[in-house]
Parts: sequence; structure tokens; C-alpha cells
Amino acid sequence: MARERSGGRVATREVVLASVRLFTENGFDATTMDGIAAATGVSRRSLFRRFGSKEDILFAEHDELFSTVVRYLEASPDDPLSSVFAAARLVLQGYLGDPEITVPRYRLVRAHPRLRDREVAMTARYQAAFSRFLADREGGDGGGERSLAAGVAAASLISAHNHVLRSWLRSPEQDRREVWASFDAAMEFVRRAAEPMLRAEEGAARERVLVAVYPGGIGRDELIRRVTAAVEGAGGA
Amino acid sequence: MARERSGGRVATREVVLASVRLFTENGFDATTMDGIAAATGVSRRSLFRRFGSKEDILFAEHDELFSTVVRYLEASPDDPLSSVFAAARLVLQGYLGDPEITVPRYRLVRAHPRLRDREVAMTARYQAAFSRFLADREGGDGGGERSLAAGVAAASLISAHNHVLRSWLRSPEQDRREVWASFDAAMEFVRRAAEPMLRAEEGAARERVLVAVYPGGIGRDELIRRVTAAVEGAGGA
DNA sequence: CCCTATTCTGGCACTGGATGCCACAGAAAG
DNA sequence: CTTTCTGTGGCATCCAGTGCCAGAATAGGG
Repeated sequence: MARERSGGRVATREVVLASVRLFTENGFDATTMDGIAAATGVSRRSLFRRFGSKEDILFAEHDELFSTVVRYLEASPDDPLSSVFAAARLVLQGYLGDPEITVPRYRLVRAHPRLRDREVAMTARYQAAFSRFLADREGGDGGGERSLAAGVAAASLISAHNHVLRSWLRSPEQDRREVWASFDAAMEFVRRAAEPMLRAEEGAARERVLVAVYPGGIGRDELIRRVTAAVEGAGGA
Repeated sequence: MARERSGGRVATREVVLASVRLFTENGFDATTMDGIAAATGVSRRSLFRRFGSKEDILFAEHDELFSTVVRYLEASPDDPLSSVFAAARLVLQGYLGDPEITVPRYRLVRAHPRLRDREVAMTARYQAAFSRFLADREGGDGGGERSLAAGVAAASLISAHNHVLRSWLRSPEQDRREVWASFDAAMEFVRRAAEPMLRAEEGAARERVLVAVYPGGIGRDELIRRVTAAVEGAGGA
């Protein structure tokens, strides 16, 4: 079913939509790159060049969304926590706004462990980006405590976001306002947990105990070096 | 370098160690299954049968650890939160106790995106297991709020665990006591955030606000139906 | 001890994802 | 029009992964 050869390059979105249809109808494994090439009019070789792999076709739109979110985050003027909340909102919006791809993809992902891993890797990319953003933007020293708090806050945020997202993906016909209400509730839930976490580092001097165990023979400088390393490693509590 | 044919089945661990060595020396992609077969004396076909894939050889030990942790979790009599902390301790112990595999694997994972995704998928499995465990064991109704709290708590725990784990993997020569001190500190950090989260559902009736937006024309029953659906969806805040 | 059923293993052939190489078409630049 | 650059398709090749089958090893029953 070679498409009209008249025009130039076939749009990415067209290829993705056709591929999603083929995957859904024939199964992911049973769909070959030759089949996609035949269905879209793009040569097998060009498919690999443009998308990288068969899986990447399915997640091409998602990669774009990720870039958008990261760019948005870098340009965000708000306080760090509000910025990542807004970024998460953008991600959910990306899913809700493109159900033609995201919903059947979710069904495929649920059925295929390999695709599920790929999806998980995507959310991990968000988590890493959010974590780094929070660690960079939040004040405090450069110690490990900050990156611990940032990492945990980002993980919480992603988890809450995915909780709402999955709920919608399972029944995409539900009212959007309910979805957004759930999202707001989830973000509020995370904010209550994450805000004191990130604030904690500012008053980090109080209410902390350092426990050091070390051989009796070592010198003073060596002891200090070790303690410094340990504290920088993860921040004692 | 075919191994002595005298004995029976070559142990899994031997195959993994040999493979890790080959991956490290020649690169993951440059190492073929034929190469591993030649180096271990196990036929190419049996390698696929026993491990599933080339990547799975690298993570075989990790899969075992995962099963151990899950079994431990199921048999754990402690309160749920302490149980998952203990389980996380078990995971870290699994890494620290097998540096011959875990350390070079970390180097490979860092260098190769595909392996990184695989590693991320492993941690996601832990996160899902912990989340389900918390959701099942913690009291409260069966609503979405509980699974939200459980998911966020599990995500926080995994993130904190990985924070400590990565710190050790980057410099595995550091004192183990420092690692465990960091771990304890990180767990304490998570406990402070997660405990109120999970408790919150018990006194869930207080301090909550319901915001409903709806068209003016709908009837009373329809309004109640929608509100009920929204609250069940993710628990308003 | 022998014969049988089950399981594990290895060899073989084959599919299909993925990559390198090269030739060619179209657009942009001179 | 010529040159250059970029994107494309065809071709050959590599190698992970799978189905099939035959043979070895192991267990079990008489």
C-alpha cells in the first residue's frame, strides 16, 4: 500500500499513526519493519535512520514531549517546586492531548514487557531531569543531602503524576475535569511532603547527629577527611 | 577456550562472571553470544535457553536478588513501612555483597543507554512490589488515595536507596560503615516524609477540601454521581 | 540391572532488527 | 550550470533470538 510518491518526506506523525495501527492489529512482534515500510511508503532503511529502532517509532512523539518539557523547565522563572509541578502538568497535558497515540500505546505497553521497560525508562528520564533541576535551583550547600531531597521529591512527583496518568489511560473516556482535579489533588499531596524536605536543608544545622566510627590509630587530618567524605556522601542525620 | 567437559552443567555464576569480564574487556556490543559460548563451554543455544537474552546474563544475579527480596517481604511480620525499609536494606546488602558483579555492571550500565534502561526497569520492579505491598498492608479503605500514598512512599524509598547505592558504586572502595550510615540516614529521611503520608489516610476526613466544577443545568443525582466518581478516582484533597 | 519417561543440552536453519556502504535525488549555495 | 550538502533507498552483512529435532543425562519403576 505504497502512499502517493508525489509529495516529499512523509511526516513523522503519519508514520507513527500507521505503525500504532499495525502494532495494534497484528501485534508488535508480528509487525515487521518491512511491513511498516510498505504501509507508509518510507523505505525500511530510512525508518531506521529517522527513528532509530522499531520501539522508537512508538515513542517518537513522547521524545518530542520530553524535549518540550525540558526546554520549558529551563526557562521557568517560578520557584523550583512550582516549576516542576507545572512541568508535570505539561506532561499530563501531552498525554491527554494526543489520545490517538497515547491510549493504544498504553495498551501495547501493558501487554509487552519489553515496551513496558521502555516506558519506564522514559519516566526515569523525567525523574532525572526534575531531580537535577531541583538540585541545581534549590539553595543550600553542594552536599549530598540536597541531591537526596531533590531526588526523593522528584520521585514522589513522578509517582503521583503516573498515578493520575494511569488512571486516565485505563479509562480515557472519563471527564477531563475529573482527571485534572485528581492531578491537582495529587500535586497538593506531593507538595505537602516535598516542601518541608527541600526546606529542611536550609535549617540543616539543627536537629542532626553525626555518628563516626573510626580506627583509633588514624591521624586528625585523616579523620576529618573521612568525616567530610561521609557527610558529602549522603548527609548524616 | 572450551572448559573441561568432564563435569556437568556449568554454574550460572561462572557464566555471568565470564560474561562480565568479556563485556568489560571488549565492550558489550562487540561481545557476541558465540564468544560467550566459546569462553564458558556452554553452547550458544543453551545460553539463550537459560538466560533468555544477552542482557539477561548481566542481570541474572539481580533477578535472583529480586525474588529473594519479594519472598522476604511476603513473610515479613513487621509493620509495613519497617518491612520495606528492611527489604531495601536487603537489596543494598545484595549489591555490597557481590561487588565482583555489581561494580563492573554499574560501569557497563553507565556507558550503555540500553543497559541503563534495563537497570531502571529493575528498580521499577522493586518500586512496584513495594508499592503494592504498602497498599495491601496499610489499613484504610480501598480508594485511590491509599495507592497514591503507597506509590509515593515506595518511590521515595527507592529513590533514597538508589542515592546511597550509586554513591557506593561510584567509589566502592569506601568504608562500608559509611555506606550503612548513609543508608540509615536516608531511610530516616524517607520515614519522616512517608510516615505522615500513610497515616494521613486514617484521619482522612479532616483537613480536606472538595472543589467541584459542574454545569449549572445538571440534576442533583448527576452531580452526586460525578462527585463520587471524582473522589473515588484519586481522593480529593 | 535394565528399560522407559522426563529433562536438559547442543546443533542447525531461519526470521528479522540493526548497521555500514554506496549511489542517487533534490535543495541550497556559489 | 556546477558544486556541495543533506536526506533517501537499495544492498550486503552481522548477530540476537526462536523453533525444531536428535542425542545425552538423569530419574523412576519394575
